[in-house]
Amino acid sequence: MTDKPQDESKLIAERRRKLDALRVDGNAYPNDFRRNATADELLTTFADHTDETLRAENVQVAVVGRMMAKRVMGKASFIKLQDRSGQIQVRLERDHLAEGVYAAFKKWDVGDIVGASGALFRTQTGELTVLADEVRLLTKSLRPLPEKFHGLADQETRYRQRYVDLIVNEESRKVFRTRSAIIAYIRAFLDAQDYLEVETPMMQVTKGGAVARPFTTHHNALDMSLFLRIAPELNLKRLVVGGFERVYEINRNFRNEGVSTQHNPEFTMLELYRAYADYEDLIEMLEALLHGMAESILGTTVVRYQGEEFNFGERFARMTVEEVVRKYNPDLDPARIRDRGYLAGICKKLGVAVRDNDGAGKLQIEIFDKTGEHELRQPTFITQYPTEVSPLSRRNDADPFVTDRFEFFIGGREIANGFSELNDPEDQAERFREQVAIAAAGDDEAMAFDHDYIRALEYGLPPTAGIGVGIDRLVMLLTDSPSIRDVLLFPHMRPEVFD
RNA sequence: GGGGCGUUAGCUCAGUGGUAGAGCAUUCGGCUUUUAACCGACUGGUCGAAGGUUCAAAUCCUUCACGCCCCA
Repeated sequence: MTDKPQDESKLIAERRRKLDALRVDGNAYPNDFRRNATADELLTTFADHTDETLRAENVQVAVVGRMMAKRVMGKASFIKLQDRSGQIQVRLERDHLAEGVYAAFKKWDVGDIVGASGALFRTQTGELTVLADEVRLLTKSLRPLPEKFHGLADQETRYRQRYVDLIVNEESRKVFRTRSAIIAYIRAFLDAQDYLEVETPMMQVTKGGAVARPFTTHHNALDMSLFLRIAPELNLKRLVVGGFERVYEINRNFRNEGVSTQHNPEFTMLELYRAYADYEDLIEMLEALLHGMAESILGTTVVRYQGEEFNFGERFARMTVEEVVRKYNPDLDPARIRDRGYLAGICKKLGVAVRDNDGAGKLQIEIFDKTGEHELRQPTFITQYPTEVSPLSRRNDADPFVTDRFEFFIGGREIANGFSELNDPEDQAERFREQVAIAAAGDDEAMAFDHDYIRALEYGLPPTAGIGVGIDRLVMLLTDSPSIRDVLLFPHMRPEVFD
């Protein structure tokens, strides 16, 4: 954007002239007007007061906000001021204001920030209104707002200029209030169970805790490369070693992958660890959390999302990975469901690439992702993930091919991932060595060997279970948002070109 | 990475080869109970960018940029 007024639209140039006039008259950006109530406080407090009682009570109020409507009828006007709580109407009468104020007001624009004080009354249609005996322009807005009826519809502008979206689109404000309420609900839920909220580094020397490509950055003074974390997992488990038996972190992870309606390069995860618990305890906990959250946030256990209805009022379904694979591949021979060569043949039929070092477990997951994941519409816990694809999970005691792990799906999307933690340092070291081998074979998503983490496990990680919950996807679900960008205040965008 | 759709006034959108339009906003005038206020007049555009076809391009073609959706 340019600073040269001659390049600006006439609308902006017009407002800039008005600002120049304000500067001549005095302080164009005053900060000495104070309100004594928000719009919603007034609407709530005086909801039952008639015009007669209001006039008898002579309730003096001072309100502020952005002028979202301006209706001038000769010597009197109505305006709507929008503050953080909502909108309140103000009536201005020329003869009820100081000399010249009304004439000045007529030059103000929709979008300007205004303060007004006076007594409350009710209009003929019953709307609570402030009859102004003082009104002041607090901040001049130089840019016109989008058209009042349709609002701002252009997706690109809504994401790039979120401030405009928030000014004019109440639905957008609501999404972000709901987001905040969801996170507050989670904190209250966990705090009540004596979990400790912690913060662990975003910048890490060793990448680990998940299978994903990292962003790299560089520390100049130390002249070293650092990874932006793909997960906080290993640090949180170090804290459990340290004796914080219940910890959680709600924070950003960074993954250097594609951008889509469900992926943003940085996204928010709840990650939680609980000692002396197993993955089934966390399934129960997540279920209770989500049931209560839907009731608290939505006021119902029926979650409507993009034309589907998800039932949050009953026990969620459970299936194993192999059950899903069999259900959605009815021709698959169950006796050979762990036969690497057999599964490779099925993958080829499905058009899934098979790598030489992919084992049966990895191929099961490929088939699961391709044929089953999208079908998991109603909330479902999927358990018993192959050990091969679960390098941090505890092996199942009865069946070491799988781990005590689950993922949770709603609407065909992964919402959460949890497991009983692998706390055997020798098994963990072996899993890290396998990851290193996979990385050496060319998989840039594989984990590195984290020597300090092994050392921490050698001090003793108590039997522990952990879970990660994708907050953005949860918010999408509870706000009926089709794209992750709708629930991120500033979603990642390619740079805008300013010329 | 592939495919589809889109980009026209500040905003929301029309305009499929022949003089760039509407509503809202802006500006001016009127109006002391409006609710997308209303009435009247006016103003506002390198039609995303570059190139090409054509007597003539917002419109057809090519490339690029950005966005949205689907697929990998």
